[in-house]
Amino acid sequence: MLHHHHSVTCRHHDKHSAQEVLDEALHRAKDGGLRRTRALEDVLRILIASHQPLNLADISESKGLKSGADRATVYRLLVKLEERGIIRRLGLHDRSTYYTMLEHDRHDDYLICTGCGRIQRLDIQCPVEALERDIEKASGFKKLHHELEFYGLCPKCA
Amino acid sequence: MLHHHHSVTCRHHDKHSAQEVLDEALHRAKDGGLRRTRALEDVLRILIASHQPLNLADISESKGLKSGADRATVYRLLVKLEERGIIRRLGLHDRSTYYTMLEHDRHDDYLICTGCGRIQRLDIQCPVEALERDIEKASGFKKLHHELEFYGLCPKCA
DNA sequence: ATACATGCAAACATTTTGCTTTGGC
DNA sequence: GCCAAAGCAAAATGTTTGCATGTAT
Repeated sequence: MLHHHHSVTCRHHDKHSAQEVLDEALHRAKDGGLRRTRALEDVLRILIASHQPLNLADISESKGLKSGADRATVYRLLVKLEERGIIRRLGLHDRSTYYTMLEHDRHDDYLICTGCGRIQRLDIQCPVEALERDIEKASGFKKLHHELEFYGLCPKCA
Repeated sequence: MLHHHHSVTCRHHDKHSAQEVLDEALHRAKDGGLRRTRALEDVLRILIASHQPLNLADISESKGLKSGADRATVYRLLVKLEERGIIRRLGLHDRSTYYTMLEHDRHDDYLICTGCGRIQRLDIQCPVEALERDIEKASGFKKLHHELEFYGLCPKCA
């Protein structure tokens, strides 16, 4: 349950430094059989630095992509990273697919303006964790995770 | 909170008959300035009959589309129906956009298999309603609604 | 040395639009 | 009769793949 005197928007108080998160991700990528290339590091760094989900265009056109890697390269990296559970795919109402880092001790829900498309990470205690475990048991589905987004009109667009 | 002795899957016990839902939707469409065409009725009927979200291809190739309406026609109807709050768009992890009827007294959450793509409506009491109202107040966003999906591997695919 | 990663270009899937004709009100 | 809706076809958008070449291990 959310307390009204707390901000509902993201406070960006990461538990781990960007460097730690990167090292961990690179380690997991290596274990997953990926080679340590410039493009891989760039993509991870960009995702870690972003406080929003990013899509393929965002990443492949990012200033942070020092290697200047091709769209196809970035695409293939994203697929591999997702398969290995290092990043997560999100289906926001945009035509494109969004990605975020998947950090163990953090879960993100989003608040999205249907007018301007602004995506805001919510700093809330997610209320569906218990439910998720129940559904896992009751349905026989394995490795459950969830996606929760709130849509509405932001103050500017309303 | 879900009780373990209850099924977690949809029981299809609609509170209103399909005809009632259709009449209500047509009425709201009319109020929204839409003309009562064959294609409109077909699209609504198809959505009402479906116990799953449907995408543009599903609808425009459906047997139920007696009028044989064009893809573009169906597309434009879907846009108009969504603008008027009669149907809802969903961003499932598929490449396409899905739609469902938006019924006042029903809220749908989904369980989706990341292996075979099967979409299952969940018959649960959604735990985020209260949170939604809090976020609405705290964020200044208007007309909030949410989308909640659980992803995982179904028994067959696991 | 080998297998994986990359770049480029082309193929795909799906959505979206322009324009003319049709049809509901 | 007027304006919205439909039909057809083409454009736009974003993703995905094939293949020759480069590069990490």
